[in-house]
Amino acid sequence: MATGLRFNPHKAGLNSVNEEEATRIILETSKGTEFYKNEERKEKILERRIKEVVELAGTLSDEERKRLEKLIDEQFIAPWEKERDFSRTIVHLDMDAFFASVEELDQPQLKNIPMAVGSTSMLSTANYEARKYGVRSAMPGFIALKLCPKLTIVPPRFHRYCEISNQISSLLFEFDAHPHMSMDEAYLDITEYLRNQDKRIEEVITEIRHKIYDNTGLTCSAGVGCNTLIAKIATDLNKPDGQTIVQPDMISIRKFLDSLSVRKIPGVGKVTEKLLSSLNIVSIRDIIVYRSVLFHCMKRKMFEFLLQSALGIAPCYISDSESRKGMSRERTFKPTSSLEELRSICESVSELLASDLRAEDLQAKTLTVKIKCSDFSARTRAVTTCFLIYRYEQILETSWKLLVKEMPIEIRLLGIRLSGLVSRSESLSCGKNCLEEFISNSLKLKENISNDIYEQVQEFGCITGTEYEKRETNTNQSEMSHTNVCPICLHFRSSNAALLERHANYCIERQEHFMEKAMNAKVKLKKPRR
DNA sequence: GCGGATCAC
DNA sequence: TATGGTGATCCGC
Repeated sequence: MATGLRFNPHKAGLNSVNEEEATRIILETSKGTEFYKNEERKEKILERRIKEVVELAGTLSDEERKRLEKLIDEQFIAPWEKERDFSRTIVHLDMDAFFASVEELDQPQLKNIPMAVGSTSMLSTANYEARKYGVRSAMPGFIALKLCPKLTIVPPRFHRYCEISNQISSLLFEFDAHPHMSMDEAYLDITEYLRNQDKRIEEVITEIRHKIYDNTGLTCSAGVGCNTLIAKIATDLNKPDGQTIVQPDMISIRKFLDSLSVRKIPGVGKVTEKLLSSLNIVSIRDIIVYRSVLFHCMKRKMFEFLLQSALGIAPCYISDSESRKGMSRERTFKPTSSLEELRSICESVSELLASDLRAEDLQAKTLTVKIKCSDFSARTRAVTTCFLIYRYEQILETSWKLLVKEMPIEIRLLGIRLSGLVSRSESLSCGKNCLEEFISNSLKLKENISNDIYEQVQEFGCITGTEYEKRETNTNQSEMSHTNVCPICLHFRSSNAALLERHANYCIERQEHFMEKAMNAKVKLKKPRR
């Protein structure tokens, strides 16, 4: 059966659910739907992946296993252990069923009855009463109603949740001047606080949780460990309204982690869990026992991530407020293939995004369109421009161009993502510039390029070739000193004239939309120069 | 850089 | 009747 359709018991409060029964009801409700068929397609792909991995595991001889174990112990584990830091005290706080608890607070009649926040399409949180029936977050409301016909579904009020979230974070500064906080969870480094106050950890955690309760009426759970990974896993162990402290030494950490399911590791979801179980790796201890198999079968990044997690090795800090990498907006709607309807949706999504972008004073290099078809299959299509995108019209026309290329299909979701973000103040110095400036630069190149290409520059704006294509042609670095630059995008370089021409044509072919703007810009720019 | 996938909340 | 939205990362190409 497809992994995504089976009842998933890994959340707090779901232990006592009759799994067989819940799975039966979920399956019965989903059977035959497009969603279900898509889950089955995904399952098939996953099964192929699993088969490959299992076959690969079969090629590992006992001798090789021994050799790998030695290598892993010496070259990975030993240096990690040497670097590891037991000195910090990290607290992870997690509000219990946050949205649902806030609703109970504001509407006490919802207490003690099964209730969830969301809609008949999708739930974001369920209270513990509802969880007894197998109702959980990320479950469609209409399925939840089959599991629990008495379920009350209330619509979310994000504004209210933010308000309370802010209230909570203001209580935390006392313990850590720089807490890392999301809507319903927080990481605190209380090392300094403990030192200054001369209090026991347990005392402090209790104090924090009481403080939150006294100020908001909401309960939370807490985990304490010497890094964020251990603290987070610990929180989960005593939910709701509980706390777990893991002592900062190797033995306590191993004792704590060993018997837990790999699924407790944040970053291991249902797919990775299934992949690992096909290698007989179910508990966190198994990761260490079968480390040679993992090394042999998994990608290096994944291997290191899993083994470090199993050893309880992770950063002490969540890297502080690193600037965002991208921003996106997406909408789901009644499936349609009508260009007029899609155009109108594209406009409203673009508008939202343009306004988000403006609010943070950012510009973007890459635009990605995401489409989900009525059969739930998804695609993304992206372009990277060599000038910066920031205006509504640019977002709309670029995404529309990408969308129309995919037609005709019936679509149920349209998303637009902007990435490669540059703040407007930085954009002056980063070598990228807005469309008008870009055209101006292109025109300045006149003396250096052939007439043919110059005409093209006059006519077109551009979209760069792919990084992949660049790498393909950049193998001989020593030739770089005598390269010519692509007159269209100003980024691609090559000393091979044929390649350069091919690339330039590629650039030109992909920029139709900007032609008009480029020509307008040309007129504006040329006049003052005379 | 692009596209598909996975994951968390 | 009906299965979300946002942000991030990894892998193969």
